[in-house]
Amino acid sequence: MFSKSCEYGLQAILYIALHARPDRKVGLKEIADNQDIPAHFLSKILQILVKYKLLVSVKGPNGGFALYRKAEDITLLEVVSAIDGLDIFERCGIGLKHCDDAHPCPIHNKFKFLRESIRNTLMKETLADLIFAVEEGKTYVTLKHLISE
Amino acid sequence: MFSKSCEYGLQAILYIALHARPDRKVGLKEIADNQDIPAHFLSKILQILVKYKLLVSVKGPNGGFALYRKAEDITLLEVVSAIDGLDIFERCGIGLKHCDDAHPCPIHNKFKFLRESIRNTLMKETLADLIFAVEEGKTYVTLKHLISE
DNA sequence: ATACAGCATGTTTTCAAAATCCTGCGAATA
DNA sequence: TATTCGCAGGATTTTGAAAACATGCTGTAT
Repeated sequence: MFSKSCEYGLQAILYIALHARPDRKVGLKEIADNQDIPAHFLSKILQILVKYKLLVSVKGPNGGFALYRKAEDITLLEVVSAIDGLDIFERCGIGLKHCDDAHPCPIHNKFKFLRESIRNTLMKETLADLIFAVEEGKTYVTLKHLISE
Repeated sequence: MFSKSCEYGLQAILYIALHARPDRKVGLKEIADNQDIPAHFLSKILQILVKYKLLVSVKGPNGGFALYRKAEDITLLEVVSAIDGLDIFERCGIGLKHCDDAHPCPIHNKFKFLRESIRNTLMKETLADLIFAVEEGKTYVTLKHLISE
């Protein structure tokens, strides 16, 4: 569905949304360790999210990353489109170069509907919605629950 | 969504369903030329579809490929799962290794629904359904319409 | 039987995503 | 103001899908 970069980016921004506080940025290494993501690779992904103004970064001691906006105001679609672009929502299902509404491929309409469903889901989900369920213990973003078992 | 191999495989089996007759197999090169697919690469993909008994192949003069079963009895899901496997329908949306119903990631349930939607669509669509619309001129699998314009 | 058309199959090469390596730069603290 | 922490960002290596190459094998027709 998404590239590995995008998956890492989603994990990371969720981790940041969960653990950053106004007085506490979240360090790259902390995210990489907890989410089992190659640190240098994650660095580049977070740079993208900073450039797209989804994250802020602070250098120096006690530096790190935090959300640029409130968690309520960041949707998954913004994160995905920043990293993977909008191509996944436009690409023909069987890879035809000239497939569009005027010259649809055999699965064009069905896939258009499915892609729109995905897009709508990503657009509706904010980081705030998601971390709320994590804080309630209903969902998980880290592997910590595996250690305690 | 799908790998390039899978996209090529879908294009090819649709082409075969459209052009093969009981007395006429469809040659590899014909498919490759009309769909603009690298011939040697397509060869390997069609081998997979033969192995999975979705196609039959005949060697020698006037040889080529034809559907193993009637077009009514082949679904897109069979083609996709033969080439790409079922991983796309099972993989966690944010790439967590240990995401399941018991320990769901924040988007697990939403994505499960979306993946099931895709799976159901692919399961419901048979080759016969799709080539019918092509023969009616409502949809397209080749690039021929581009030449005549 | 022999030639040849056309699929089968193993190997190599290309290319982009993923991962790693290394150096630079800015902010905080002593 | 010197040091160090931690992000920025360029360059390189690795990996696997995609593509290209080369050869073998089988069935048909002459």
